[in-house]
Amino acid sequence: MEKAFDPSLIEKDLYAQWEAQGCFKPSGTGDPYCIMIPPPNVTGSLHMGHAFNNTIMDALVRYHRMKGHDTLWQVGTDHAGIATQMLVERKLEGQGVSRHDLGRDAFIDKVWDWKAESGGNITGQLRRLGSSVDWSRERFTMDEDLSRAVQEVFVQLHQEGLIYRGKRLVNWDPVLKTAVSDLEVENEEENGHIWHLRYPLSDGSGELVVATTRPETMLGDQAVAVHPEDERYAALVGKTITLPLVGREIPIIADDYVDPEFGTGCVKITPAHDFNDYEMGKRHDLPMLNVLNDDASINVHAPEKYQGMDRFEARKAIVADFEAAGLLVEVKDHRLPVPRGDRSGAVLEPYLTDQWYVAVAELAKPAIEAVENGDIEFVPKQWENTYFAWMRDLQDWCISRQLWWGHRIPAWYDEAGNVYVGRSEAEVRQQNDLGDRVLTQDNDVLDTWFSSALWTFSTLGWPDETPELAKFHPTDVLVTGFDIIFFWVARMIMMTLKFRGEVPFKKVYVHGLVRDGEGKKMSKSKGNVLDPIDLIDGIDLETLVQKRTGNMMQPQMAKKIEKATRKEFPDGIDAFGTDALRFTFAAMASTGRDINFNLERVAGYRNFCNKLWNATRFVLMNVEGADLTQTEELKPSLVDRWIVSRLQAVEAEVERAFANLRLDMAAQAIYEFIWNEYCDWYLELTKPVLNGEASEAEKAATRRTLMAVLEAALRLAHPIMPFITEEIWQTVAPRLAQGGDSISQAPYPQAESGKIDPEADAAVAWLKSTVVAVRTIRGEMNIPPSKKLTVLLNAGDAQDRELATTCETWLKSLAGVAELSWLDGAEAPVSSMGVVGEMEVLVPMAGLIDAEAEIARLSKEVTRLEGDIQRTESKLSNEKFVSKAPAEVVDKEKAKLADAKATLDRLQAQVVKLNTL
RNA sequence: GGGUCCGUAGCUCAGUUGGUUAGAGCGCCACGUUGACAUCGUGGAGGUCGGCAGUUCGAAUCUGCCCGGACCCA
Repeated sequence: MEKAFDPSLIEKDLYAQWEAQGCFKPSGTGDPYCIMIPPPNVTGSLHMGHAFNNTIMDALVRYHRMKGHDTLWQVGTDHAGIATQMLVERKLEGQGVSRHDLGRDAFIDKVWDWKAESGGNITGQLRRLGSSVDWSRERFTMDEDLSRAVQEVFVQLHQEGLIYRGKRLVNWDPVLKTAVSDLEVENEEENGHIWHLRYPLSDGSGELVVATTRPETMLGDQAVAVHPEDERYAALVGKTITLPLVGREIPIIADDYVDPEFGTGCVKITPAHDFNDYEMGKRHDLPMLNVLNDDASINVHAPEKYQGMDRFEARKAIVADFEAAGLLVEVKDHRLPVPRGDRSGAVLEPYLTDQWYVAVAELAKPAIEAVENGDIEFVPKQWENTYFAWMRDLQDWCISRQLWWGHRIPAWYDEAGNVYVGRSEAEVRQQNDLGDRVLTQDNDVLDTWFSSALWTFSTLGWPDETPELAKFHPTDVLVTGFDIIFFWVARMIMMTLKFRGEVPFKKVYVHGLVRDGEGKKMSKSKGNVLDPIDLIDGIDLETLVQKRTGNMMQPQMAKKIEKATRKEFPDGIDAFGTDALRFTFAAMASTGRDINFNLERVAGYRNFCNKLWNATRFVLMNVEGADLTQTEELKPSLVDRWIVSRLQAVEAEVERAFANLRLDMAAQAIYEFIWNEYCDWYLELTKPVLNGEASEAEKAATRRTLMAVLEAALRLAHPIMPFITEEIWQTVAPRLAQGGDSISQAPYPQAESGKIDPEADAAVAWLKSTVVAVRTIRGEMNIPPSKKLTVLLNAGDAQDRELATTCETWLKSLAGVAELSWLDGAEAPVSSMGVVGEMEVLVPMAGLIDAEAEIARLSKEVTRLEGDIQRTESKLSNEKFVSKAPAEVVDKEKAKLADAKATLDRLQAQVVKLNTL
């Protein structure tokens, strides 16, 4: 084995082996266990969120597979309508071609080409993470099978009246020229203005002043509204004003919606360009006049002067014209929420169009109940509140998109504009008896989330009743970030309950977002993005700077980002390997909070991998040539029994952690066991046995225990760090005659209560305390490790005597002790002292220790003990504590007090003695 | 405006039904290269658990208010 662990030498080969051996396919035996991957964008690339998300899923999947479950991790990718279309359009733009130049079919071909070219990127990166997905079952949301499911769902919902077509206001993205759903709108407060405009009464008797943040919409105004009880305007209701610049005569109406306190109490009403105004327009039967084109330029319904102007250009022109006409009262700075598209970043417009909607009220009801009655459980639980709040206030879901890339809506129109919905044009013709009437299919495609809402069952073969569907659905747990609870999780629950009559998953594990070290969201524009692959393979500074500053939307940020990057990573990023990265994510995956990712932590777990690697080298070196398969004639020592006992404890702890989806606790337990118990203590304790005068039976037992515990620890750690554990296991397991091609197929370690050994636990606890007592003196007195000590034991009971005899070799070896003996009533030489229970551990000072320093050291300890004693005494003298606290707690306090007092006495006596020198 | 979460050592975070000497990693200080590992070992320093009240024999943990920060919805 190499002296240091080098992940780059093993990872790729091992993954290829696993895949070739079919390790990730369901075994066909045991209870089913299934996780559905949240399908990443097919043309996307892996970011830290994916890496976190997949680490959690893979750990769970590998754990359950090793536990003997029939485990399926279903993999696949999403066609990501808008995102993918935008990307391909931008690429074409670079060649000077627009999608309209190509036409629909040719453009879609281009997208498929791009998918073929780049679609392997994300799946390759999933492999780099070690994700044990079943690649033989890989699906894509636009596959024929999945498209069939989409169509089926659409048609059935339409038949039941739960999908309908309607003309109403939608959020319109004028850059992408498509409708988007409410969820795709991001409202952010921005600096703007509010304009007060004068609207003259038609009869010339006066004017009203209205306030608006979007003056250009006045071109579509259909009324001015006031509050019905607003006395200032009561007399005007029913009169009309003449709309400036336009000349249209529009009524003054009264409506409760108007807030008389806000502005002047008069509101201009533009039903076709504002959601509130739209509702009011319907109440008052106002005309809906659309004054915008689909790119948000002014259309032909406005006065000619403004036609063709962009909306913001028109805004300026209109304000100028109001001012020129003396109709502008004032302009004020104003903070206002601005709706932007989450993909394009463009300011959205409420826009009157025909769209397809899902009526969600009826679907939401059972979806709420499923969570209320516990069929679906969110972890952590508080997300259920978020879910309920959203589900109880759902608006119908706009599912049509004016894009080309996606599932085309299965609806056809005849020349009279009648709509027919069906699985195909032929079916539509036949069912509606249309003969050879000319039909054209709806041009729109479905929202991407429509197909991903079906993911848990469409990937398993629905609408066919496949064996996989019967076996693996409902799935066990959905692992996801909270950012897509509404987009995806809620919709999956609704659709699955509707079409399967069962929940899509029993649990939803909601994890946090991966942020940068300072807690800021990672984004290209901030230049703080880390690429998980760079953490695995490493990256030099120049390449990293290039990556972060190249191809920026705002090139002016590049300098700043470059500077920050050079400062943060002066030497680039080390190659930490996949296992270290995964261990970091696992260790930080505590109860759903965001994680601030810091590299020091990854480096720490890289070191942990190296520790495990080197411990293995030590073990293998010590068992070279030995037969480890015979288990008779072995004489396990106390410490052999102890480490086996500890192994049971950690196995139980890890099991508990996995059951509660607490990967951080599992990781922590594994880390502590391997490093702090197995390496720091056990390996050190085997040295005097293997290199000393122990019998062959004792040595053989120790060799076997070294290997057996290592082998079990590898299996224990495998779900979190699959590569290094596999690599080592393939060497270790055969030596123990434990077969199998892969650790991923080996059984998960299971605690056996019979192997818990209280006697060994107590003995080693004593040994450790005694060793530490000597080491503390050595450390604090700056005695170099090379200086072997004489140690005297004093006081103590029969058990201390027995343990001192049993543990002598270990004690001497670990504490660097040359001579160990009992004082047996003799006058103690001047010594530095430690106390273990009733026993004094004395290191004679002659030439080694400065009395002053020792007095200071002991005095500090005395002060601490006195504080402890005082606190405990006051507790115990409190009658209420003694009478009300459980006896167990009281006894514990009493024991603590006695112990502290005894120790204090010894230390004080020692201080007195040293002072008399 | 409604809601959620967070505030524990210099930094990043654990702390499961209230009872621990409040922990870990990194960083810091000292000593150290005895053949697993300097990607290391040993020892040490460092916290009135954001603040104030309250419940309780007992509060980092439960309740209320306040301060500070993040996010979601409107």
